[in-house]
Amino acid sequence: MNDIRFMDINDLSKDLSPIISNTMADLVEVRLREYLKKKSFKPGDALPKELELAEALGVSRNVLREALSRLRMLGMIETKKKRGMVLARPDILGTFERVLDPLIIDNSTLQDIFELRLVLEMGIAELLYIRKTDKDIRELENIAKKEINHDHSFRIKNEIAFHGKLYEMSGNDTLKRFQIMLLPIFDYVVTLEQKPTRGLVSHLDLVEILKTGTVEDFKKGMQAHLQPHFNRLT
Amino acid sequence: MNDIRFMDINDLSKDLSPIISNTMADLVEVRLREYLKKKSFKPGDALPKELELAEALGVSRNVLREALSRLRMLGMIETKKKRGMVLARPDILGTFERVLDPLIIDNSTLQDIFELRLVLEMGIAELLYIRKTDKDIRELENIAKKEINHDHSFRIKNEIAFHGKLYEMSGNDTLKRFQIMLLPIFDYVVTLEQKPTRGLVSHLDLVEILKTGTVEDFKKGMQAHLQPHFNRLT
DNA sequence: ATATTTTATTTGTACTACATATTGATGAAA
DNA sequence: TTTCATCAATATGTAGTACAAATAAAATAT
Repeated sequence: MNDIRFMDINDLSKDLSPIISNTMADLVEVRLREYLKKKSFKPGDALPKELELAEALGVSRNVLREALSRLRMLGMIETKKKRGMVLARPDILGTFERVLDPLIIDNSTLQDIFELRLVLEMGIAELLYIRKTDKDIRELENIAKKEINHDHSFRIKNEIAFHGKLYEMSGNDTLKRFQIMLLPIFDYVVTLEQKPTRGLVSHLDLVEILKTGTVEDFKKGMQAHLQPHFNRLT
Repeated sequence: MNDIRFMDINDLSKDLSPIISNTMADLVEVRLREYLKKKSFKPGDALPKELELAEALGVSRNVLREALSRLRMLGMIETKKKRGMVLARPDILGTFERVLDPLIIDNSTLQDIFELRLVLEMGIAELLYIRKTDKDIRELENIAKKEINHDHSFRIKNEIAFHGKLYEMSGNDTLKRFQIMLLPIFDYVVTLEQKPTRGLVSHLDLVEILKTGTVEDFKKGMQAHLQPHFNRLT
C-alpha cells in the first residue's frame, strides 16, 4: 500500500513535484514545450515537420501527433497540409472555457469561482473610473431602465447585460470575456443556494453614482449591491 | 481574394460563428464533449472503450486517440491499461497555466492581464476582512518587516511573498493559484516599462490598516500602494 | 510576363500488429 | 472455506506502413 498514487494528495501536493506522466504523449508534450521555449520561437515561425520531430524524439509519428494535437487545441500551433507547422498565438481564455463546467467542478472550486467573480466586480471600479465615457453611461442607464416592470426571467438577462456592460466599459476585453465565462458558474452557485439576491443598491443607483460620485462611492455602492452574495460567505 | 481566411478578423469575430475546424480530431473532440455532457457522466464514471467509441464515431482509433489525448491533458479523463477510461475532474487552472507565456501572448492581452491583476488586488479586500485572523496578520507583518534594509532582488521576492500571503488570507485557493500564475506576466509588463513601482503606502502601512482600519481604509491603502501601476493606465 | 498545369511534399486518416499493464478468473495451499 | 499465487483475458499504449488530400513550388503553356 505504499504506492505513491494512493497517498493522500491534499497534504502533499504543495511539497511534491507534479505527478509523473505515464504516457509518451505526456512526455513529448513537455519536451515540445521546452523546445519551443528554448529556441524562443515567435508566432509565425515555422517548425520542423512531424517526421523529423518524431525521429528526433525517438517516438512514433503516432505519439508525436497525440502531443501535437494538444498544442493545436491550445492554439499554440497551426498546421497546413504542405506548409507544415507554424507557431501561433494561443487564446488564453479559450482553453479555460473548455473546462468550465459546473457539473464537473468540485464544490470547493465552485465556491472559489463564485468568490472570484465578486472580487472582479469589486475590483473593477478603478478601471471604470479611468475609462468611462458619457456614451457608456448613457447606454448603461438604458439597460438599467429597461428592467423596471418586467418578469423574473427578463431581469436575469438584464442583470447579465448590465454587469456585462460594466466590464465592457472597463476597456479590458480579456476581463470581459473572463467574466462571461464565470457567469454560468456564478449563477449555478446562486441558484443552488436559493437565497435572495437583491441588494439595497439597484442598478439605477449604480448608474447615478457613476455619473456624479467618486470611485469610493462606487465601491461602496457595488458592495451594497452585492451584499446578499457577500452575506453567503463565511 | 474573397477567401474567408483573409478577411479582417477584428471587425467580424463577434458576429461570425467560430472558424470551422478542419480536422477530424477537432470534430471528435467536440462530439466527445457533447456526449459526456448529454450522458451527464460524473467524475469516476466509466466510459466506453476506444474501439467502441471509434466505431461509433466512424473514425480510426488513431483520430479518436488524438481527441482523447486532448481531454486527457485537460484532466477530463483518466485511463488505465485494462480498466479503460473514467471521467475525472479537470484542474481548471492547470490548463490555463500551459498557455501563460509572456513571449507568446500579444501585447494587448498582456496589458489586459496586467490590469486583471490590479483588479484582483483591489477586489480582494472584502474577502480579506471576512476571513483575516490575528495569526495571519502577524505572519503578514513578519514578511513586511523583513523587507527593510535589503537589496533590490530580495525586495522583489518579498513583494511576491507579501501579496501571496494576502491571497492566502483570502481563503480562496483558486484565487491564490490564479494570481501566482499571473505574477510572471505582471512582472514582465512592469519590467518592460521601466517605471518606478513604489507607492506612497508601504506593506507595513497596509498591515497596520488591516489591524485597526476598516475595509474602506484598506481599499484606499491598497489603491495608494498600487498607484504607480494605475498611473500607467490610460 | 502571366496564367495554367504538373509535381513534390507535408499533414491527415486508416489499419495492422504487438507491447504492457492490470483486472478477474483459476487453481493451489493453508 | 479462505487466502494466496498464478495465469489468461482485455484495454490501453506504441510502432509502423500505406494512402488520401491539400497545397506550395516548379514547370509549362499562353
